Amino acid sequence: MSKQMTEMLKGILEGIVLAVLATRPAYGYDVTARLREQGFTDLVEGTVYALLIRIEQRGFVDVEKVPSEKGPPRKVYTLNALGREQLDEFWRTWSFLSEHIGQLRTELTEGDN
Amino acid sequence: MSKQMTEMLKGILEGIVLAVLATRPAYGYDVTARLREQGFTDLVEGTVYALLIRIEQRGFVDVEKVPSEKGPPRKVYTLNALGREQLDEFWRTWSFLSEHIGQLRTELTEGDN
DNA sequence: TACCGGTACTTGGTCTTACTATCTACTGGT
DNA sequence: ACCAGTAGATAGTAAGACCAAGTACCGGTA
Repeated sequence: MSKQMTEMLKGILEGIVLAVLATRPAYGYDVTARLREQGFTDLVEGTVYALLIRIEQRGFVDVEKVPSEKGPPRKVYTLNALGREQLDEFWRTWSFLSEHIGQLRTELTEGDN
Repeated sequence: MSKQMTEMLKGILEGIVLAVLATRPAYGYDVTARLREQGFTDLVEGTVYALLIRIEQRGFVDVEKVPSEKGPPRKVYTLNALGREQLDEFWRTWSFLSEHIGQLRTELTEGDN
């Protein structure tokens, strides 16, 4: 993972995971796998697990332990109402940034590119 | 500043400042003012100064002290070649994130909105 | 039985970054 | 002498992603 990407993911990864959970409930190993498919190939499992614990403690998800045929039981996370609110808030903040940064970029490329 | 925004700015603010400097050289007070006009109203000066010192130490900018009519001399920062490279890198990482997050959002809104 | 690889989750410590709060320093106006 | 505005610096805190290593469970193989 480039340092650039690592730093940029701070404060964004949480929203990404909430978005992933919004499509359907998932457990940690699954979330990591889906993100890696999505292009975040270097994402480390430890990061995802820590993040999931965090959003659980904040009450954004409901958790259910489901036995697995292979390995220890899975902790399946389901986005709840509070989590959906948080996801909305994430999209609002993201939209703001996205627009303003896009604007900056436009000014630049129109100015001297 | 919302906590959400604060966390999301980590790793992005540096790129934003580089982009601002790419439009034209500026000193800290000026950068802060321009960002506040741009919509980042709650951005604190201390953050910008610290960031400018950081990018100076990394060699992304050239610095020139210019006497001011009001107050102490200004430290005018000019983006140099290394800084422009870093800015390009920032845009690449930003584009990646922007695309993938946009994709996630589309999947969501098409699925259940 | 004993070992190994894949699945699944946990934890302790480090680094980076933005914030808060406070401080210095210089100028012009009252 | 004092104050507001300009301009910059800094110590300490909190948050988040990383790395590294570990635990636990299962099926297959020798």
